[in-house]
Amino acid sequence: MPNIRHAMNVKREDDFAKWYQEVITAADMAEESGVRGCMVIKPWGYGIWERIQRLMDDRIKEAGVQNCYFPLFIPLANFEREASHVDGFAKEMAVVTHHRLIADGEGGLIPDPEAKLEEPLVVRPTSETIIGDAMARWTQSWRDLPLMINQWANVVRWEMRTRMFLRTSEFLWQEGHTAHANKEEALDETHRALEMYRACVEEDMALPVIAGEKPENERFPGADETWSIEAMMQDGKALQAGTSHYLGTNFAKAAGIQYQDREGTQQHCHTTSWGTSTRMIGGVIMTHGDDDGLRVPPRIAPYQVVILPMLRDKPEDEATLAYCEEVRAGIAAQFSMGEKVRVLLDKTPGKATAKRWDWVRKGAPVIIEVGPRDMENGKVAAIRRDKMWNMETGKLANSFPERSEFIESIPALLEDIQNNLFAEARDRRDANIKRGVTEWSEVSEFYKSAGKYPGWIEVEWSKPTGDALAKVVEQLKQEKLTIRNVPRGSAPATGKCIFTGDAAVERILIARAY
RNA sequence: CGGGGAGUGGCGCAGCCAGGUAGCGCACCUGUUUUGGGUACAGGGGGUCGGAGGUUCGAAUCCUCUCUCCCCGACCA
Repeated sequence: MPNIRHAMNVKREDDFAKWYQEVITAADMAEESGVRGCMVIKPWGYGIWERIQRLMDDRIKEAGVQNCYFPLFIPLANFEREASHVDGFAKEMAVVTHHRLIADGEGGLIPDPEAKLEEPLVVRPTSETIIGDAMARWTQSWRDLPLMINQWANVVRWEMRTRMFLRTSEFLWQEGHTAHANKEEALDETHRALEMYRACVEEDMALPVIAGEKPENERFPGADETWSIEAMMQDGKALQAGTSHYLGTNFAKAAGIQYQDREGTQQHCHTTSWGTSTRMIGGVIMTHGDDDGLRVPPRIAPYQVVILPMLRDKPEDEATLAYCEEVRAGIAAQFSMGEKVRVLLDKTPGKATAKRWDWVRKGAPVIIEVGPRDMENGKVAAIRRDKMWNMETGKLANSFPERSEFIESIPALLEDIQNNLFAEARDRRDANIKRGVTEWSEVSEFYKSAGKYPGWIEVEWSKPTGDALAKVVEQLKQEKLTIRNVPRGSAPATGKCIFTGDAAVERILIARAY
């Protein structure tokens, strides 16, 4: 192995948590805000979010779901209506109790005791209850169903321990809420949303995921069924990248979401909700990042190609810039993966060599450098970020293609990078799921000996409930493990439950998780 | 929220124990140099040392309170 001088100081294998934070700083994605658990998302990080938003939003609308916007504040009483929902969220809510500040007489400000709210308002941790109110107003007849709405919003959950993008007090997300005439239709929608997430996360973000149902103990508060997509990070931990819930008639009963069926009888709706958040960006970092920083999959890269002119403060700069502009225009006219190619000619003052490393850390998929000699030869110097090192020499693996040929190759090149990132992640995940484990001792042994970053294990179980399930959860906890999900479409169970010894009924994935 | 660690110019850190009025590397600015690749040299700008209060002639250094971040745990759709 040649000795490569990487663009970052921390390596994944040395300290994954520190590496993760370093990527966020080095790629200029986000920074601390000074407000507990809240971050400032900077242009490069927000640009990635905007790309995700656009691609996800297109998929949401394709399914006939319409966007709305509901209030940030929810009356406290809304949360008292659905018992398990209360239990799930009560401990982590931000509450607004006053509407005015007054001087405290010592140069500071305090909430005015005179301006105390009759009923406190909760800053939404999720919007089931307030959207449920609207649904109750909007559904009268079976003709109003299904009612399918989505909103892009910020939500607040007062988490004890936060991490940039993965778990912040305030985060950005989309939440879809639907109401249906019966269980079957609501379940169909639950699965349709889950499948939409799988497709978006795998195809757009290049994150391979396993879709499946969450066990009883991991259900969303108030849900009858919770489904998730789970991604494996490079440290072998699992990240829940999206969830879709079948809420039964729980919220419908709490909010009075009813309709008259064809026979004229009042019926409760069956509702669903589903969400994905800025947390997915954390997943992109921990899946595609490397020791040189971030690698952004082309579909969600704000800029897919960055052109760096080699300027020298001399008269020939003008010609170099003109040549770069031609290359830029040529690339901008290309279409890749169904969209116009997003290209930036970075004219920021500074040395091209220094700027190159900035873009490497940000993870622009393709970086081009153009100097006078390239111009003379009608060429460009190109680096593809996903394969930027020559492993023989330890030097940058740049190529010097002819200009017009290169421009025409861009669409295929971006698609290849997209596919390569996905394939790399999928192969790594598949290589790190251990199957065929039938004894609990093997599980503990695996996590003791599998090194610093163990992966997942698939086991069969008897799907215990209640106290028996609690016992299983406790047993897993001893190894810091959790049940991720019951993979959709996996082979039927054939053996015994690894926990109870009873006949197994299904397969589950267990893993350490974020 | 419990245990541990930490907050000093944009980033990474030293100084703190043994108080005396702020320093290093990178980055940044200027100049020279170099010019197919993260050039080198010289000069320079920027910090009321997280915040508040206290002890003291004097506080980045000592004491109290508080905010924020990181790690472990508890918690977590």
